[in-house]
Amino acid sequence: MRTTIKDVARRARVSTATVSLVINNHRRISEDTKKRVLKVIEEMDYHPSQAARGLVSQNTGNIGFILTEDHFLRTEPFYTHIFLGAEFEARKSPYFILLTTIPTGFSDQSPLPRFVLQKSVDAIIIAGKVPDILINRLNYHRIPLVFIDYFPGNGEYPCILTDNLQGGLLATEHLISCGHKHIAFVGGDIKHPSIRDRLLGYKMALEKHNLPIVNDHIFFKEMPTSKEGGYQATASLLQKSKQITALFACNDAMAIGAMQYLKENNLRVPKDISVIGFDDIESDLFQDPPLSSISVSKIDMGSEAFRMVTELIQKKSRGPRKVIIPVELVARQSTCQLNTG
Amino acid sequence: MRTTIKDVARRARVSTATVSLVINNHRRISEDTKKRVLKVIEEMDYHPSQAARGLVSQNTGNIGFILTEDHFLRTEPFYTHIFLGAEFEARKSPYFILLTTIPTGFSDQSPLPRFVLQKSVDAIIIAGKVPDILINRLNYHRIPLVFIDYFPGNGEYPCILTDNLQGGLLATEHLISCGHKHIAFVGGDIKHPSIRDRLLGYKMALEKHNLPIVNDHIFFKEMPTSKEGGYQATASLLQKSKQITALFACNDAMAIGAMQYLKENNLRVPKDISVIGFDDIESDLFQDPPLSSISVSKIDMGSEAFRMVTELIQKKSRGPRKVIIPVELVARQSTCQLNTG
DNA sequence: CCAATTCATCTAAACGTTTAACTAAGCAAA
DNA sequence: TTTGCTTAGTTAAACGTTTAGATGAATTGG
Repeated sequence: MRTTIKDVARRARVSTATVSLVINNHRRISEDTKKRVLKVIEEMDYHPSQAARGLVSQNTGNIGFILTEDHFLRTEPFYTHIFLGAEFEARKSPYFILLTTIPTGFSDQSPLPRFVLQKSVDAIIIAGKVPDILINRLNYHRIPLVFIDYFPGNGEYPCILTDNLQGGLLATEHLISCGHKHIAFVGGDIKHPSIRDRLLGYKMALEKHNLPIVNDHIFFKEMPTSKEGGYQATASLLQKSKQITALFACNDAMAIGAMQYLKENNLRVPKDISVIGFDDIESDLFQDPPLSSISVSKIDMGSEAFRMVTELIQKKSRGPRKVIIPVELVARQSTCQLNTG
Repeated sequence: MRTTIKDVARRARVSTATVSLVINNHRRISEDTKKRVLKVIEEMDYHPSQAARGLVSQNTGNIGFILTEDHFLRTEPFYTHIFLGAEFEARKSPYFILLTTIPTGFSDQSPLPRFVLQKSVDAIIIAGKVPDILINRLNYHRIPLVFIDYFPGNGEYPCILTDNLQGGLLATEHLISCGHKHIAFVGGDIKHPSIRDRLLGYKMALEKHNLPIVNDHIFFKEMPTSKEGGYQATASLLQKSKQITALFACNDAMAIGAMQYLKENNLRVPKDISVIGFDDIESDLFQDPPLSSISVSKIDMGSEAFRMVTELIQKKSRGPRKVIIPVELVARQSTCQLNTG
């Protein structure tokens, strides 16, 4: 038998209601009683039953966390870090997080997460790009949603975003400041809002420094933003233009693929070509040379999302906010001064 | 207001007890009533409240899942896959999984996961090596434990293990069958039971084929089983012995580090030296050349653990079982016939 | 035909909280 | 003294299930 509120009440010589009020920090309790009750709670190692609480308060005490399978299983622990940021925050709260994945090709027919059907969560955090159909189907269940690193619809949802524009700008300006004038953009899945913004930042930087925007220097065929993608995109770019001296890859995976292509074709990084990525996944720090990148705190993104979700539940929030997490340039050895010799 | 058992009962013209019995598939219910009730449940999209259920049945409906932070954040999605295997299985069950991490240096002072203190889980799955102190402190709370990929104590706990011995044997015999006679073992953290077994398999293979066990060919200084570790271990091994023509690394991360060292020292893989890893993390399939490895189904490990944990809760299990998940040799291009020329 | 047994279903208590409504005591104002 | 307000706490109902035991009908055996 676990310790219940009754046991505490008896021992503290008050009613169960008083104990409950103390737990919930109600004002109408004298300091004296409060102290006494808290002492007993401590002594007896009492913890309220979430089941009983949930039953009367009609909430579940859980937050859902949805990722697509390929995001979760990606080599780089990008979304894993984001989840952990949320989990860290959850530890300070009374909520638990239920993590689940959906198939990357989630469709009409795919089953929704069980916690949705069973109404076992009070709200849901979605990280990364997900199919629209998922969002529509979730809406039907009227569960509050918060997005991380993805911005669906027209601002109906609170979301946590990387400052992709600023990141694109920083990365490109870094290359420009190294003396590069022919900088290529290694992209893929250009429909993704994040990548679109990174490209926009790239273009803004070029314009700002009066450099031409060359179509042949921009690769944006729809393809996986993976190592393989980066490898192929780089091959295609370098075949079209021999002028390129620097690559801005829209994420680190593509940057690593690019570097691999360069190595195989006897182009030295950064001597012949500088490479900068985006995300700073750090997974390949052992990589040679270490990759310069745009860094964003994934932990912060997760914890910010979690805070937002609890605000949302408690109806404290004033409309769907959009939080932009700042980025930072991390210059490592894959970028350097242009060799003008 | 959500649909409750009362609504269903009213509409099906039975008592709530009958509905409950139908839900729980009690035998003493006529086929007729059962069908009728199930139809109404379907129609009304009724889902029992987990809170109410938990309150009366005195269970939480949750399973805890504990990982150390560095295991969870490791580049290779090894434990992520294991978790997902468990999650897949959980979807078919009435349980939810609460995933949390503990600091890698978990100590006396470190707080236990909140779900332990609040008794919000019915059992816990622990994946990967964890400090003994954690296990001791969990025991105090009398929560059933199941281990994955780690085997603590003296068989008091059910656990799911990779067939490390067989894997070590397979990997080494593969190299032997390629004609190699001077095979080195690239190890680290030799106190870890898994790695000990892999080394044992290595030795068994050598003995079986009448090859000598050379001390200089075995690296087992305590060090991180990471890329960096593999790099350094390989450096040390090759300095001591010039005969080595093949490396068996105790995991893929070390194997990748080893390959990097070889490349930097102009030793071609597999032409000059063959390399085989363990775990088949697949994360670097794009790696050149693709790494031969010993593969184990992480998904299976996770789902097996989950099944075991539910058995444990329902007291169906007969003593702490030990399940050995079979391994498989995956020969890729990093191993080849010894060039005897 | 009656008693015993089996079967299908129901009644009602219990699980551990929260909270609206109530009470009792103390005190100030008139 | 009465009235009313404030404060600090209590009472009891409600939340949505499960399940032991009760009930009554149908079946069986003698």
